[in-house]
Amino acid sequence: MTGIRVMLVDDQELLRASLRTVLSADERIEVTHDVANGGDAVEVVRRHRLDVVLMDIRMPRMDGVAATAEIVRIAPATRVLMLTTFDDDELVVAAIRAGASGYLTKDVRPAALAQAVCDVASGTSALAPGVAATILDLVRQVPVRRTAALDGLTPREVEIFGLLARGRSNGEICAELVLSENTVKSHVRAILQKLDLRDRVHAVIHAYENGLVGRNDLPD
Amino acid sequence: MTGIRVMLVDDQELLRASLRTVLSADERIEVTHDVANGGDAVEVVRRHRLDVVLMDIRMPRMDGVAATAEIVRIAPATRVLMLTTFDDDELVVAAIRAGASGYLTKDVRPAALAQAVCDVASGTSALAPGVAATILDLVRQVPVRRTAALDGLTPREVEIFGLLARGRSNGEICAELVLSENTVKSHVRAILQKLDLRDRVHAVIHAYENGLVGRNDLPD
DNA sequence: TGCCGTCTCACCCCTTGGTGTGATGTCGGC
DNA sequence: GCCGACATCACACCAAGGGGTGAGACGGCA
Repeated sequence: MTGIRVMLVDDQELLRASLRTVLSADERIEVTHDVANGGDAVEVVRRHRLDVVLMDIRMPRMDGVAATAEIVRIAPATRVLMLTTFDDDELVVAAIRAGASGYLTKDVRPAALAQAVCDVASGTSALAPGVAATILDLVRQVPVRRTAALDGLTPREVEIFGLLARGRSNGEICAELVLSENTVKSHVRAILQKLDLRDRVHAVIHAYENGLVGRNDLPD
Repeated sequence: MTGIRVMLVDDQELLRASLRTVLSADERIEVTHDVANGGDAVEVVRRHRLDVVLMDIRMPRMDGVAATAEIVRIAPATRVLMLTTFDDDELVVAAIRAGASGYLTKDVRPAALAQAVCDVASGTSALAPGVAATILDLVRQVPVRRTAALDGLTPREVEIFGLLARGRSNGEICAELVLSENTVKSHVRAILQKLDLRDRVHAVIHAYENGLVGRNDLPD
């Protein structure tokens, strides 16, 4: 049986050569292609089945992020592993979003690199320690659902708050819940008072800031 | 000089013993304590300086997540490395949020474990490949700042949209930008028309849904 | 030169929203 | 049975917001 089919993408020919040497030393891996830029990489992916693409992020003629996005689009089974000199926060995030399965820096030890290639080929991910820290910081920023943000509201008020937060007008709320508009106004007033909010506008902000409505809880 | 001071926290005594053996084999590491539950771990952290806490996530008497949160609170310099049998999505995220610097599963190879302890001690992070995949999925869900969401707005309108999105009333905007209220209304009207929004309420929602204002871009 | 986009402002109009006050009915607990 | 919490609704008032129209000033560009 053949090993994991790998393509190297980097504009430095010397680095490609040394990567080829390092990876070929691992019997699980077979380096089948190497190219100098993202555009060529996409072409190769279009024509050949590959398991892993090892890609530099900065390159002439289509950078690594754009190439990654294109590759995962046309060949979802092919994993992309970014390999760069720095762990620039923005590039990490951009690469991950583009669909990269891992992100290593070039100071990685050969054995760890080969292991990472095998890891991503088997569907998991690989992150260099420094990069992992960046990613974890990002995760920590993800909102926490603070239920305390609705403290003191009655069940009915919570319900109406939900509609309020999605941009419903009093009229719409009264139609949806089959209530008189006066009733809705009473509830809204109670909500604003209890949460110490000025407006329904501030109610919406309150909801988003406290993670009470997620993004993609789209109003319509 | 002494090595990295490590505490083991796990309710299985046998596992603690084997971890101690494995880690002590690495000359950079010195296992100074081991305890069976989160509560005891917190006590130890309160009394002794530690570099790394290797913690199981499921335990009697204070689980790993709660213990982690407490430890990073009272000793921010101490790194917590979670070590569990499964890479349950929710637990991973909870642990990371609580402040864990890494997350390994118990199928890790001894050498990799020792390396991970050194990594987190030096301030970076360590993620098992399977866990990394979970985390990356999460990152991919994080909103993208779609500047297209403000397409067609003039610079002035973009500026006013920013205030609108933070819950400012027309009166406040006109005071902040030194404009007449009529002018502000004109701009707001143009904004709502161009973006096809009904309300200033929907403008706020639009802003959050498109990542144009982040959480913690608090209105006041 | 004239045109166009942008920013500025002024009216006017009507709808919606926020506030105050008060009333009714229901339910559960003491 | 009484009380308090909750949900329901009414009426009135005023402020704020959204919409229409028009218009002057400025700057860039053909």
